[in-house]
Amino acid sequence: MTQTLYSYAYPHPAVTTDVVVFTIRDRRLQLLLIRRAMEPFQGHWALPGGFLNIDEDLERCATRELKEETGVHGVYLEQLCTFGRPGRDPRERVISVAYFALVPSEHLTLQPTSDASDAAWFPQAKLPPLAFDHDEIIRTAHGRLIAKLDYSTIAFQFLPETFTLSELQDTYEILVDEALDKRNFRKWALALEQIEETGELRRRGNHRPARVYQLTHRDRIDYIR
Amino acid sequence: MTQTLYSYAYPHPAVTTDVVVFTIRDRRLQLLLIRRAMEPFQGHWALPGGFLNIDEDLERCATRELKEETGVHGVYLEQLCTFGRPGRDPRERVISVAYFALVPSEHLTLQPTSDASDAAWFPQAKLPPLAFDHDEIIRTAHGRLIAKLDYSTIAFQFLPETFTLSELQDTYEILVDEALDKRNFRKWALALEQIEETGELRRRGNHRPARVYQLTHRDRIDYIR
DNA sequence: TCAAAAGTGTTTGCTATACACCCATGA
DNA sequence: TCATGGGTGTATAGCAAACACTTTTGA
Repeated sequence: MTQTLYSYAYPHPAVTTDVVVFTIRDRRLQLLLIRRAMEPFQGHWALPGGFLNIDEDLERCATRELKEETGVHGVYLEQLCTFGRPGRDPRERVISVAYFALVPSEHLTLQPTSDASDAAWFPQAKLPPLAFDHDEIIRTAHGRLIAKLDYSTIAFQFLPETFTLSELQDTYEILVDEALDKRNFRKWALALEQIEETGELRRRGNHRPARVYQLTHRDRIDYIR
Repeated sequence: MTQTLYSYAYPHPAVTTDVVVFTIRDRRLQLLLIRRAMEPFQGHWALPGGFLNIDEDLERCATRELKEETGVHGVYLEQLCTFGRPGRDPRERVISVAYFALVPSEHLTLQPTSDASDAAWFPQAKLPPLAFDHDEIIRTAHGRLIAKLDYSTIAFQFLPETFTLSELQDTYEILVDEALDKRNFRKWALALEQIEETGELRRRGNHRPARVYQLTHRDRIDYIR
């Protein structure tokens, strides 16, 4: 078997992207991991991600790997940080550009493919042992998520197309892990001028139906305060 | 002439670090550029930076290149963002991990070495044409700096070891480009509990001398509000 | 009519802002 | 004594937090 070789005058590191995908399921912050099908760390859980194609944009690589390994697509992606400690990958020097993503808490069909033998959601508080330095990447991503709650509307990305104010409040209560005052929360949420009524009502149970809202700019994260 | 080649089964991009160094000089926000000694963009101004050694930590690379090309060392460094658009370097695929740094407004001796033919400060508002996508990197860095003014004590890094409250206020006024109320600024600055009196007084001119302050934790950037 | 979640205002405390004069020094 | 920047307090307005009851619905 012939093998093409790519040669350089100086040693080059490999470049990968990894994606920390957060969602809210079962009233908990959860994140998406894949079980590695190959060495190194075969059988360990890891972040979805993989090697950058030589003509591929970084964000495009993150999007592609996420879709290939888990079936997740069309989500909010933001560059997090780049991790490149020598020795973080036993094979060769690998620089990983990490992204983080928030996906709505709807049912997502996970489609593990050849690249990964399995894909599953794990509560952020109960993670299995992870491959590489992925625990560090996750800690960084979680810190960034929590920090951005205070000065942006990033958490709205956890919600599906339409939602009720109670669902929005639930999302925030789960993220900050404390109960919030209903009247104050509603005043705050409406004052942001980021959401608008659809005019519909949603019935879920034997009680008064709730007004349905949607984001005025679905793709925009606003800075607040 | 023999040339060692480093070969890989798949093409690898090159990885560089670039550093956006801000300071305040002549009552303006300025940044440090080097004139490129070699192609591509020979003679153009560019950010200090260069190729990652294969066993070198990313931040270490940024620190080293900054020192080699400009003589600047011992400064606050923070990872900014990674830029990797295909085609951003005409030679080969290059992924650049950008850092930004704030240096005190004291006199810094710039020591251009073999890597760069020249190093100089430019006002952030009046930059020359730049090599690669360095204008984009600088815009990102500037945006981050301005954003962090609101929720961190990052701007304190612009000040030398000791300083007066008027000097601190000058720094903020230059950065936000507006006059600030002296009494309110002092109340705010002291309430942060980040600075302490040294007990000294500083005379600069025919008027009352000012109290001298220093950071209580020189190396710490605090999040505020 | 009961259970369950939706919806709604006012009061209070705190933080941010506006604002003007005296102080210490060297020439 | 004058010019220059250093240093100080109070009053007000706007925002954030605390807090309880009525409404609507299906069973």
